[in-house]
Amino acid sequence: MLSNRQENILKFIVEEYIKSAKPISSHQICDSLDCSSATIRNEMVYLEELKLLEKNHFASGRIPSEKGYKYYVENLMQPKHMTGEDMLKLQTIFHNNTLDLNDAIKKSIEIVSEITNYTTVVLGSGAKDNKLKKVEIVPLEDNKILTMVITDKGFVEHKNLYLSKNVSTEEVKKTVDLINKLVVGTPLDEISEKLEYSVKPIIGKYVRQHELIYNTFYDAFSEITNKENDVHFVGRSNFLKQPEFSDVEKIKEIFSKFEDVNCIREIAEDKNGINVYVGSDSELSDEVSVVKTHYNIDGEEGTIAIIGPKRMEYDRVVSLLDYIKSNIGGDHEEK
Amino acid sequence: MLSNRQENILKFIVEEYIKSAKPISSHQICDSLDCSSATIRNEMVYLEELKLLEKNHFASGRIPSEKGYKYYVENLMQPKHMTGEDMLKLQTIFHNNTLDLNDAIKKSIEIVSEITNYTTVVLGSGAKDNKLKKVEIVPLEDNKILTMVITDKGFVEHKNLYLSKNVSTEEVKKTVDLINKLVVGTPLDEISEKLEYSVKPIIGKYVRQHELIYNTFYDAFSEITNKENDVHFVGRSNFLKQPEFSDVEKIKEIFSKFEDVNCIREIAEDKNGINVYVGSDSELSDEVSVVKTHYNIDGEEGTIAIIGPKRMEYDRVVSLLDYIKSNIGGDHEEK
DNA sequence: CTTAGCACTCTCATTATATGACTGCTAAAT
DNA sequence: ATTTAGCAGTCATATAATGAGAGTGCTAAG
Repeated sequence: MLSNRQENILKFIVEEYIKSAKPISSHQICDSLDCSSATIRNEMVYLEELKLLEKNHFASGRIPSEKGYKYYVENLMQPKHMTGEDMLKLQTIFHNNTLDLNDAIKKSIEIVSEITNYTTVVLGSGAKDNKLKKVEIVPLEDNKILTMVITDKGFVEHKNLYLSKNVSTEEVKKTVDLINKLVVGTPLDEISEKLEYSVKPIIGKYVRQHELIYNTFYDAFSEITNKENDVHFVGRSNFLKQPEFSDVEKIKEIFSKFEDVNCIREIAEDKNGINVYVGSDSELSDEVSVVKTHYNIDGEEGTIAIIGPKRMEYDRVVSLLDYIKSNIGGDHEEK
Repeated sequence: MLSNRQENILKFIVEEYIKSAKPISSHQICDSLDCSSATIRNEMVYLEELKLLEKNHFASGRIPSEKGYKYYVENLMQPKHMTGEDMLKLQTIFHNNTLDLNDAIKKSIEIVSEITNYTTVVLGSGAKDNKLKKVEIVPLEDNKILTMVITDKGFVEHKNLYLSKNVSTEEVKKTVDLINKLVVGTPLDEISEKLEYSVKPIIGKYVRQHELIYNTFYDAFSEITNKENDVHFVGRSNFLKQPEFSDVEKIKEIFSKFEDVNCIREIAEDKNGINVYVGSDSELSDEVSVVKTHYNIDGEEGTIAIIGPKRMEYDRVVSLLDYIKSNIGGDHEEK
């Protein structure tokens, strides 16, 4: 259990270190706590024993440990009300309420990334558990045909199909009719199986160039099932602005994680409220923190995450996420 | 005009520097050119006067200047035939010829990025000069409606629309019918105008919640017109692997260019053959080179570009691009 | 025209040194 | 029982000095 003064010291160190990125010395603290530096030092020894603080070397100032940040986030941080400036920038989006949900979210995290200099990401839930609504074709010029796969939640995947000159659009239409007749309503992850057993054998007999046609739809289905492009990443290079990432090796580590889609997908999480993960808890790298929240609005789900250095303005980020969440939620609940 | 020996020296320096990233000394050259280092040095002085070579400091070895690279690319570089290994990896894509054009291109540059450690990008021509093929809606559950805009070249943009409870799908259908009747066939960049003058006044009178509906389509149109997400970027972080970018400041410069869509769009270029742009010619940064080519296959156009340090394996990259181009082109020409 | 040889220049790694920023500890003060 | 002043000790950082190594430029001889 920490004394009041100890908590104040920890709070001071965390907040000051977040601002300056430099180790905090006992002298910097004593003014605002109204006691001498020696007293602070005595307390700091105790906080260090509890592993809430760390030193870079023997005679450096203190910096918060991972545990220290966590203690701060859980116990010391005060919910900061947003600055007018931050709010103003986000309001330009939410006042334009004709934006579709995805667009509103994307735009708002772009702004967050810009004003905070952190990296942001939106992860749609993907279409995995959607059901097939219908497939459709639109004949274009020459022998080119647009094929579309549409799910019940409104995901769309489309591909262009080039038929041989001697094969008519009718052949594709047969396939489409068959799929619409036999497979509509099936959850996407069961579709490839169903296609294989109930559609392929039939069109194999009656449709010319059935292999090409079948494969096009098959690809479209499997792509919409794994829909990984449903990851909207903004401001990756903001990490370069942080002093703790002035070393190229560290940047490399982070960026290789960012390029690994599987790693990013794991950020998605279905939890209530706004969750803060510091350092190793972030599952990305010991050097970063992730603040994220899950949304579910009329069945469209996803996760919004803000990724920054451990030395992150947690209070500001939490309040920004909170604001966004209440706005995108409210928008549709009213209707 | 360079002598034969001078060209050989330049060629040796460029190729060796590309491999090692270290300045090349006269001693390293004399073995393979069968003369003494002093002779090489005399020639190097001449090449330096012509600004084909540079020194980092008084007594360092030589490195190629921008002009030197250009001379190499234009006059000295021999078309390298691809290694079996490189070819093998790409063949896995082109042998699977059911892939749609865009997918094949995307996959192939992913491989190029992986085997070369450079950054690659595909820029679709976008849908700017497409014409509207049709708009369509698919009613989903509750009051949610999927709206789609389809162009004659097969681009698709879709948005979800949430109607108030007391407004029926019929209202949207009216709007869709009107757009299909009045605006189909119009080039996309003229559409917003046409919507404003011929569609808006009518639906303003007859359609309930016309503002929301109108704006949804309006947004879809303007998004498909600027379609900037038609940029497929791979391997940005490969730059971190290059020794000349071990300085965070340089990385910052490049990455901020990469995040600037306008800057990237400018890479697109409608030229014949495979074009090499070294350093300042690349329009991106003095520190990078761009090798790119334009494709136009059945009206689907775009640019494929490979971005790397000036110290790039030009011969290998050119042959890779050549191989890709002939494969994606050939695929559809046959049909 | 080519080459050997030497003086010269510059980088890079190593070492030494001084400075400044802090802490930890102890003993005195409150 | 705390708190504080003071001082010794530790480490990082900056600066200069040094020497070795790499590579050039130039000159004079082949």
